Amino acid sequence: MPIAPTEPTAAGSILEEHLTSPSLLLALLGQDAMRRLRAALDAHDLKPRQFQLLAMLRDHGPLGQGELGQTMGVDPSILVTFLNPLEARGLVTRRRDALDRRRHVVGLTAAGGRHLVSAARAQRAAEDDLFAGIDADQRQQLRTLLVALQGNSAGAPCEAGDGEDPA
Amino acid sequence: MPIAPTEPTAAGSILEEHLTSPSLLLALLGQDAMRRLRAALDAHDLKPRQFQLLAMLRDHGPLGQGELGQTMGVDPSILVTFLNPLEARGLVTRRRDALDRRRHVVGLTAAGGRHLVSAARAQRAAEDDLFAGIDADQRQQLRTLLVALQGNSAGAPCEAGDGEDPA
DNA sequence: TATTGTTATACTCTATAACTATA
DNA sequence: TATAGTTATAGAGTATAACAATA
Repeated sequence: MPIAPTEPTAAGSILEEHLTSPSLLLALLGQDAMRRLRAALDAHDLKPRQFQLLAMLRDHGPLGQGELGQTMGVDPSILVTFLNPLEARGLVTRRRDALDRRRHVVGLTAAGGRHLVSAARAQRAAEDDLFAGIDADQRQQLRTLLVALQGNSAGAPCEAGDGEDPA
Repeated sequence: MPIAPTEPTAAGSILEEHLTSPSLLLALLGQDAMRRLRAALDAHDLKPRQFQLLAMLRDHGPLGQGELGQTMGVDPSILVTFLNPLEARGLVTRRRDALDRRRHVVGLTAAGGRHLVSAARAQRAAEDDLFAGIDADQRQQLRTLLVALQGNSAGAPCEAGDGEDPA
C-alpha cells in the first residue's frame, strides 16, 4: 500500500490548512450553501430561487416580471421557469396589467404566504447548520462583508426577505 | 408607463437594502466569484478547478489521483476530465505507480509551473476586482470566517496554493 | 420600432453508476 | 473480492438568442 509521494513537498502542508484562493473558497462555499438550501427546500417543492421570489413578493407586494427579475438578478427567461410551477400550484398569481397589457403583474397568494412561512423554517434550520462553525457575532460580521461585496457584484442588486413570520 | 405596484408594501424596502437570506447571499456571491474566476482564467485555457489542481500539485508535489480528488473535494470521475486536457498540453504528467500499477501519480511539469504563475496574475487581478468593495483588513476577516465555515462543509477538506510566485 | 414576456438551446459545474485494469 | 481510475449519463443553475404579443 505505497502512498509516499515522490517528494514530501516544501510548503507548510498541514492537511487542514485550507489554502484555497479567496475567490475559489468563496465559490466553493457558495456551492455548498446552495446544495444545503436546495436540500432543505426540497421537502417544500421549492427551489432556492423560488423561495427568494416568494419572499420578495411578500416584502414588495405585487411586481411586474421585469422588476422581479431585475431585483433578483435573474434573466427574464429564467424567471418564467420559476413562475410557471408557482402559479400552477396557486402560490402566486400572474395577471396582465390593464394599463399596459404587455406586463404580467405577479402577486403572492394567501397560500403562497403560508407556504413561504413553513418553508422558511426549513431554510432557517439549514442556515443554522451551514453557519454552525461561527457564532452570532461572526455571522453578523460575515453578512456585513458579503453585503459589501454584493455592491460591486456583476450579478445584480438582489433583495429579498428572510422568511421570518410575516409580521 | 405605469410602474406603481398595487400595494407600496410594508417592509422597509430601500432598493439597496440587500435583504437576501445569508445562505442564498453566500450562494449567489459564490456564483459571481466563480464566473469572475472563469472569465479571468479563460485567457489561459484553465478552468478554476484546473488552476486549483495545478496550485495543489505545486504545493504538495506529485499526488495520486485519489489523494488529489479527496484534497480538492472532487469526485474521481470529475478529476479525470480536468486532468486529460492538462496532460495533453504537457502541464501535468500522469505516470503509473511502479509499486501499485493501479495508481496514477500526477505531477506538475516545468511548463505547468510556468503556466500556473502567469495564470495566477490574471486570477489575482480578478480577485482584486471581486473584493474591491472591502479593504485589506476586511478581506482577512472574510477569509477567516470562510475558512471557519469550511470546517463543517459537506464539500471536503480542500487545500491549494494562492498562485503566488513559487518561491 | 421598442418592449414584455416566452420558448428553445447550450453551457458550466457537479453527482451517480457502470465499466476496465490491476491488486 | 476489492481498489484506482475511466466512461457515460443526468442533474442543477444559468446564459443567449429568436420569437409572439402589445405598445
